[in-house]
Amino acid sequence: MANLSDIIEAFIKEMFDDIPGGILEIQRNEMANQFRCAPSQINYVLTTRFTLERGYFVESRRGGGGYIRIKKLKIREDEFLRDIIEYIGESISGSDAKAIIERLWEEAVITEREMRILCAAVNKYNLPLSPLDRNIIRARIMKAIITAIMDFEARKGGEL
Amino acid sequence: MANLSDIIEAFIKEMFDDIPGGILEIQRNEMANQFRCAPSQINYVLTTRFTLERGYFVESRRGGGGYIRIKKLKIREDEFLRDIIEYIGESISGSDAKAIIERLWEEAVITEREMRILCAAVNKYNLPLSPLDRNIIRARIMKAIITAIMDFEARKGGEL
DNA sequence: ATATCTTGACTTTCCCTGACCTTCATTTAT
DNA sequence: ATAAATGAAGGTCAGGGAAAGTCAAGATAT
Repeated sequence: MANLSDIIEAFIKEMFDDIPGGILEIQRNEMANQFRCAPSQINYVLTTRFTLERGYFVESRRGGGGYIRIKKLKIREDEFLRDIIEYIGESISGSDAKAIIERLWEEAVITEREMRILCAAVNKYNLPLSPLDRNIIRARIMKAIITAIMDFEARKGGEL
Repeated sequence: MANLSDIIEAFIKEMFDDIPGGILEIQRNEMANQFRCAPSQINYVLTTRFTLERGYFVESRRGGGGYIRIKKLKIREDEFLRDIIEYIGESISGSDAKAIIERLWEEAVITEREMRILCAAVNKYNLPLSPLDRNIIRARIMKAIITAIMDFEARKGGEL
């Protein structure tokens, strides 16, 4: 946890705990000031950490009385999993894969133990292939596992 | 006399003595500097010495504030699982894999849901490789997953 | 002779900033 | 009352820098 972006990310996520509605409003300059960084740093954090894939939606308004609004999205599980499969596509990097797996856990689609299993299964060091092939195989494995989870839940009534 | 790689390996292993959680974070360049070697030497040591078979799990991140994280897996307790890992070896067929996975379920090492996940992950159709390569990758994935399970169970109660 | 080690050049990923741009509300001038 | 000016937000983008990754080729050891 060395870099500023991680710290700001954690800070914002903590703010959500105090906001029951799941909608957060911040001021870019104020925040930049608080962390003694360039205002665009806030944009960087938002675009890299609070993306749609990670379950957030960001809106903003400029001018006097402007704001940045961050919304934590609610999901419908079946749709959610289909979207993830689509997002994965034919090939996926290790870091993208990790983000998805963590999201699955945050959304309580998988258990912590399953998260560890998944991470291990798609880890670079456990897939001794060329980077290109590795990303392809990783995509296959992830999609297969998510499909298996969907199928399992569909057959068996839904408790985790 | 021992070569550099051996020395670095021993050094890293000693670092674990001071880290009770079993998770170590290093900086590649700093370490290379310390040993007056090329940074890629560190990668060499990691890929040859800190492998899954030897009970380590490595993750990393690039860029400012980057790191290399080495996790010492807690795997020594379970003889049954160790035997299975040994049996898997460097390569395993689909049918052997399936048999092992079912056995794990019968022994209550994994849940039914995890059984499905595992089966999906090592299924032939999800590993579009030559039969030879597929068996090798399958072996890696299975060992990685079993190791992850052992580690997870061993850590339960302790902190991450 | 073979396997293992070591290096260096090049690549990729990620972080952070500063200069410049756009939008909006409010105030001021006509 | 309207139009222009002002100031206060937030947005964008390119670029520099800081890591770690890859690979092939040469060096060393067995």
